[in-house]
Amino acid sequence: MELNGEGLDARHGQTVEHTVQRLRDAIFAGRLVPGQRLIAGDLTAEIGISRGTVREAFRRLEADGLLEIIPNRGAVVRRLSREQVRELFQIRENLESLAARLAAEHIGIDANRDYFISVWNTVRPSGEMLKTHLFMEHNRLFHRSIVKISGNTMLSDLIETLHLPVVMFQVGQVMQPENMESSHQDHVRVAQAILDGDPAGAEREMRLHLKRSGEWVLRLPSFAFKGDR
Amino acid sequence: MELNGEGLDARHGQTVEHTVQRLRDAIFAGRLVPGQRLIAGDLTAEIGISRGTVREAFRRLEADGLLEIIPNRGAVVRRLSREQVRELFQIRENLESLAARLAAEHIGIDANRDYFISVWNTVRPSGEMLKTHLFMEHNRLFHRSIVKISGNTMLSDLIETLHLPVVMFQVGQVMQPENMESSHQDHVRVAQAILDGDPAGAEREMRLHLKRSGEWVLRLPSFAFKGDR
DNA sequence: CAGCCAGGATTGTAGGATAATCTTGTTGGA
DNA sequence: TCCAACAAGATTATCCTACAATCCTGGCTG
Repeated sequence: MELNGEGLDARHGQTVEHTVQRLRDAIFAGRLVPGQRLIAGDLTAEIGISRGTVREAFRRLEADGLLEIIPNRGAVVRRLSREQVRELFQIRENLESLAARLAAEHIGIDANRDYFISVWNTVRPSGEMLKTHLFMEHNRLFHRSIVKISGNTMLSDLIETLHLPVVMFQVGQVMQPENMESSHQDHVRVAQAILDGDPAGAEREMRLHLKRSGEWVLRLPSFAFKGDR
Repeated sequence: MELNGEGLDARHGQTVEHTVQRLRDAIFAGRLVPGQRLIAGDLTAEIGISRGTVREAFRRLEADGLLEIIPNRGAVVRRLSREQVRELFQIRENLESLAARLAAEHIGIDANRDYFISVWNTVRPSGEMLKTHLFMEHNRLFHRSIVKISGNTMLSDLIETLHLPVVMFQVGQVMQPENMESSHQDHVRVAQAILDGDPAGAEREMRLHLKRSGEWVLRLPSFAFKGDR
């Protein structure tokens, strides 16, 4: 056979998965930017897989909302319109505040508590100002940890695959220090409520946090969104 | 070329979509039951499409949650465990009550109102007892119409692809007349609140309806679920 | 300069070939 | 009889080639 990039020969039955992961990473890392077109033919040469496999990977990523497949025109990295972002935050507001409530209910379990505290120690606001990139990473870690300990694995999957990463990257490009600061303060309140085992409080604070975030994102200049000029 | 089942030659670029729809219908119609294995080779012969296309369709359906793809073992129609059903209803409770609230907010728009009323006239409880199959169909129509007029297309897509149809079919198999009756009464209250333009009421009634439905489903005998005996 | 058309680029689909893996049935020994 | 090892068949996963359909671009014509 032949070795692909990482030096490990993806075993039989893992090639598509491998390719999906590779493309996903490339998108999150910004090597593939929203709106960019993906040429199937190029990838076959570049990664060393066949076109059929590439097509399957595209379908997977389309379902995850990371790509958009346009008939006879192939795949492009998804870009959200202002309206879609508004809708997205409205959904997040509900799903993640539910997750926060469940997390507060389950924080009594030692494993959950330990896990949450360890994550919180990593991402808690420190005195120093953070680079945008690192903030985004911490933000993702924090939100994900809450969803994890909610104990609802379907909810977890749902939020995970909710194209959140795409839009977050999209807006991360134009994030300002004061937004990070404000977001941090919201996080403190959410974390506190969860650690206190206060479901209603956790739900409320998470909802407020996302409402504020959403409003801020929608105030961004137009260039950040698809469609409007 | 060659004609496929419906007698219309699916145009270039539509074959996968067509196949997805066909399999989806087969699942909802019960011709493919949860747990059943799908053999790629059979489908190529049966529908007259190539294996690559079948595989793409499988991936799509997996992402929609209707199929489960197990490496080297192919695709099986998804079957949910009791725990997964519980999680699912918890999520629905939040998403659909949001949809109901938004629907009540937007019922002032004539097009929405006309559409909702026409759906309601179709599915409204009548004196006669309904067949299970027809009830399930009406139930789906009703819930879908609310999501539609919520105006949040992402929410609409999300709920649509939330494997709801699978579980509903799964539980539909063992539905009793008294459950349909009770569900109908819930629907009346939800519809009334929406038509009154009462967002808070619509949200509350929808949440109650789904809470009741979820509790009822979870009281079903074990055979209805995957895993537990 | 607008409309049209040819050719290249790219996608969509079909179908064959091969290796990996799973399934099942058989056989030989304890 | 029971069980483990092996063999044969079935099925999947992947790669490959081929060709039709469609999109795109750039030049030609009027």
